[in-house]
Amino acid sequence: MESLQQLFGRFLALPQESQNKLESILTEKTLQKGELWIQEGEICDKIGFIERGLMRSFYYKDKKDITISFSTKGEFISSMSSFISRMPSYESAEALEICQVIEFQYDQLMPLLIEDRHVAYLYQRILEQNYIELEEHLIFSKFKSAKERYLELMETKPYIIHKASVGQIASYLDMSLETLSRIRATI
Amino acid sequence: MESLQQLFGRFLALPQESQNKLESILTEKTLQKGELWIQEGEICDKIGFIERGLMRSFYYKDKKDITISFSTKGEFISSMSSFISRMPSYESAEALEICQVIEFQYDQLMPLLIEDRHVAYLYQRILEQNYIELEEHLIFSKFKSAKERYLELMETKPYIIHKASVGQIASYLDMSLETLSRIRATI
DNA sequence: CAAGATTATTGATCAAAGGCAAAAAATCAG
DNA sequence: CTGATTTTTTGCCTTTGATCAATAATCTTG
Repeated sequence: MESLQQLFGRFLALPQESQNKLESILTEKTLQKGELWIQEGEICDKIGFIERGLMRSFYYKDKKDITISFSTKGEFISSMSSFISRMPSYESAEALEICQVIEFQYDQLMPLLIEDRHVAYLYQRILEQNYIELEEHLIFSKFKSAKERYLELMETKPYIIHKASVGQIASYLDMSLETLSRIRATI
Repeated sequence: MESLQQLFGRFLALPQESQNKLESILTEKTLQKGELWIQEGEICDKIGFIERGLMRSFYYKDKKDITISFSTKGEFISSMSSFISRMPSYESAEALEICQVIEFQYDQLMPLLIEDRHVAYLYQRILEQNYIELEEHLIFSKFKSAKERYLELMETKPYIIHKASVGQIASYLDMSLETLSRIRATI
């Protein structure tokens, strides 16, 4: 594992002592392709930091699964609303390929937030980051045509194409898989 | 003004000292109907707490204005992404009726976050709350039909009907104003 | 209160994307 | 390698809601 310093570098610089505290509570986990990391219906008690691999968050609508987001190396992943509210998660998360994830447990992280204001600030930054990404996605999905949404995804996250199915990508882009297939045919 | 204790009661109980600090930096403002409170293009340097009245956040797409959210008594309002990122806001906010708003300025609030962990926690809670609401709206708007979206709004925020125009509500519900008008005719 | 302006409703038509079904291609297992 | 399964593509038809246009209702203001 790289140092936490490197890992979180893009978020903020943590004092050594805070890093040590975080390191004392983290656990590393390897996920196999297809492995479920967050299970719908359970209270999500962890935040993950992806060191390697691509993950997908999704939920079930009728019997189809709908992709909420893709998360990759260098990003945090959780069912934030469940983690925050302590209610059962309506979303699941799975590994789309072999993944390496650093986990922080709610019960261990929360005391640290109270004890160490640098860690609290890190958490604040994660929340802020998540908020902004969610807002961008909302606007993105609301005000672009099907084709524009696909093109933008190609632009920003091209690596997803090879690892997720047409159906998984289509539901993320809020269109049917047939529509996505047709769009791809025109490009 | 009621005490901050009462105001923030639904969020959390603050120690008296933290309340005093917050009270020392807040300012109260009365907004006239139609008055702009956040201006698109400017960096949003404040968070408001609505004591009275109904407000609307929106932005411009082509030349039409699109409602992002309605906020009412007991809720916080800001252009969170601008407040967080210190980038110009793409959204504006206006009063739909006479409003009473408590304002907290960025430059005064941020030092307090560092100085006082209870205030930092309040801010964390506001972020969390905003996040969850945004997520709910995303799912809400993504997976319901036009009619279902309208019915749900009626259910959860019926007071909006009398204070916002059909066009303002329609853009919030992501449909044309004609469609909303037709839906209303069938109920 | 009346004329003008704004906002809401209704009608007619159109386009984007969805649903279903079948064919084609890719992937997997033995 | 080959048959079976899954995934993707394509064709056809339908549906939802958008757009354009005209009329009706409501609000403003002199």
